[in-house]
Amino acid sequence: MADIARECGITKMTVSRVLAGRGGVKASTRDKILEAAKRLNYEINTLAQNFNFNRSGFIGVATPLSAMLGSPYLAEVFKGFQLGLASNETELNFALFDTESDSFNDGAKLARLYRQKRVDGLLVVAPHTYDRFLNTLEQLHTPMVVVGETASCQSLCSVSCNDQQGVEAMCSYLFDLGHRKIAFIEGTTETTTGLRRKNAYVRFCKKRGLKNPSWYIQPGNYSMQSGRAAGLVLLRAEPRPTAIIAANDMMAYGVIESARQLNLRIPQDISIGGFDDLPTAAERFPSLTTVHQPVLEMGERSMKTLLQSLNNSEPTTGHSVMDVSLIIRESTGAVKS
Amino acid sequence: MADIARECGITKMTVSRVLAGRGGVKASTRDKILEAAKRLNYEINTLAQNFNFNRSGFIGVATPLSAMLGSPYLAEVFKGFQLGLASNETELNFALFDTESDSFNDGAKLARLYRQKRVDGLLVVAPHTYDRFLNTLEQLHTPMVVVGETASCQSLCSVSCNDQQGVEAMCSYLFDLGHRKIAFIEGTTETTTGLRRKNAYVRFCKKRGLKNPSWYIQPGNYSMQSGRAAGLVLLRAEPRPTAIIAANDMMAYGVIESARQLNLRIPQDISIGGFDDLPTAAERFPSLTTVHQPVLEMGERSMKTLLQSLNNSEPTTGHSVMDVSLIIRESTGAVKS
DNA sequence: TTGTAGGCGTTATCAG
DNA sequence: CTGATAACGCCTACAA
Repeated sequence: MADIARECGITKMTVSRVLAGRGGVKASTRDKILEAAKRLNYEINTLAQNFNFNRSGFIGVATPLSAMLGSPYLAEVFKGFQLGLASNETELNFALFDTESDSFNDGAKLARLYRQKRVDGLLVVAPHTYDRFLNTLEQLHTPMVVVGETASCQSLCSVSCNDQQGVEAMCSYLFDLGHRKIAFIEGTTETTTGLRRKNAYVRFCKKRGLKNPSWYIQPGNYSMQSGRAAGLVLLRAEPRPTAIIAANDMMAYGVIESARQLNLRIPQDISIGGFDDLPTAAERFPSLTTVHQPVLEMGERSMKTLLQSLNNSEPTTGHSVMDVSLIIRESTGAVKS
Repeated sequence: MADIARECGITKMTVSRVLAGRGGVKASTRDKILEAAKRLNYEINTLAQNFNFNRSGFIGVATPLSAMLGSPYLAEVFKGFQLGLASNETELNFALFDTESDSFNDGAKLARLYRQKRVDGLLVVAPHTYDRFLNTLEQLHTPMVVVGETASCQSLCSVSCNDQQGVEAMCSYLFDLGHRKIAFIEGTTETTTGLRRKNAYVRFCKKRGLKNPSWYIQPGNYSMQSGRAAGLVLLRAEPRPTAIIAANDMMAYGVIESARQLNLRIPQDISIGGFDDLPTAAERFPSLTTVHQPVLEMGERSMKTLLQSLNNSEPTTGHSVMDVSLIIRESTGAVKS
């Protein structure tokens, strides 16, 4: 700026005014400055600018990277973030943090990112070992929205979906098709989401008096691979279930693989249900019956919630729980009589 | 810092020395300062610190987000980045930029991130429409490594794999199994990688005198969905190929889906080969014959190359082309006689 | 419409 | 071992 000012025979104050787009500068002066800026290849030093404004210009996205980065779920959430950001006037970029490394999966560690001014706010996607957040909440006062997990703690802000409603709908649907031997593959039980989906299944079985062997609940970790492994266990044992509900779509895809491996037909021999309704769920073969979760909208709402509290400098609060809906496709059918 | 200094009856200069871990401070003073810092909940203002050092503390990762974010390929590359970063002394974080939005898929736009001090260096992953980079190279002088594409331009720095060698190995292997009707599904032809893989296939066919109909080359965009669509076309037409090579694993997965949809057995009715060797390729059913690309190592090397030039403040240069190897699994077999 | 003075929080430099 | 001073590049506030 000083260079430009010298070139134009004015002070850098006027240059600043012009380059920041504030008015109150004579047109001829402005043109001269803009010309000189272009000629000198001037680029603003955002470091100095942000330092001055006491903001970093970054929104931090914290998530277990190795689990989420390859997942269509995160891709969709992120699209939502971008949508939510689009309406914002000041430029904000994304910073990425791995909750698996550096023991970042901890409220205090994350809050430090904010207090050290590395980020202006945080979006925490599907954190595992959710409890660690709760343990360190008192000290935080950090603009932060948790996406995909429902906070049980009032001081956190979260956007999630109605897990119970979704699993219940899936269970009822299968039950009405005549299924009684319904098995379930858990997601990571360290997550509230994983826990709630499983509990909804357990509750349904109890309510309808389904007495299934305990191994009808198989562990899983939301990965396709774990779904396939669980599917193999379930489909090889006796009495073989007639329907399998996976706690997310990726695991349901894995179950489909296992069924093929065992030469079972879908849905004639085994019905398979998922949860998420990933963009690919409709395009798979067979297309997947699943619970639609408005992931894009969740991402968008999360970002907007965060931005709103940043712009009004008020704390992030409130819990949004989005509705889900059962999407019936080809992977489920009536039980063989 | 001023607060701490006042509490301890010294100047902030000494506080700075202690908190930055530089020596030359009396032990008793140091302890007093550390105690006060903890008591006052002091956190360093990295904004001011980075401003002072004229660095942002961020490595920018630029990639077409909607295509890459859900892909296991990016997950693997990123793991490599983290590995490469681990050995670094100063803390660096990741900033994420979408080459699909804001017309960021352009050398000048990316360079601006650096010149505006938003990032200290850039890792560009699998850029599409690669040409746009080349067009604006002269002006850059930006620490930048292109990952997954081989730069044809000397002034760029890149880390990629030997596409030609990989496709040739796959073709030869299938040829030796007796396959003559070998089809190919292209990746995005806007990428040099997509182009080179296709060209290697074309060259092989010509060399071995394979006269295949022109529709044996099907378009694709590296997505599973496009692989499935291309697979359906190839497997429904006459003369049906006996082997299909997809330009990446995701498309090969899609071809597997299409084969199942048409009740074709793999590999008895159709052999399928991929490219990448994603972590999941071995765990699918059937497991996928593919070309192993050392994606993790490529990510790691890219990051290390970038860091090295940052630390020595010398420009990023050179082209690494990593070797690939054919991994034979269950999805391919001898042609039926 | 433009200029002057000062501050943001940190660190480098050099003097004591 | 510690302190005084200045600098980084931008912006606000007020003055001319």
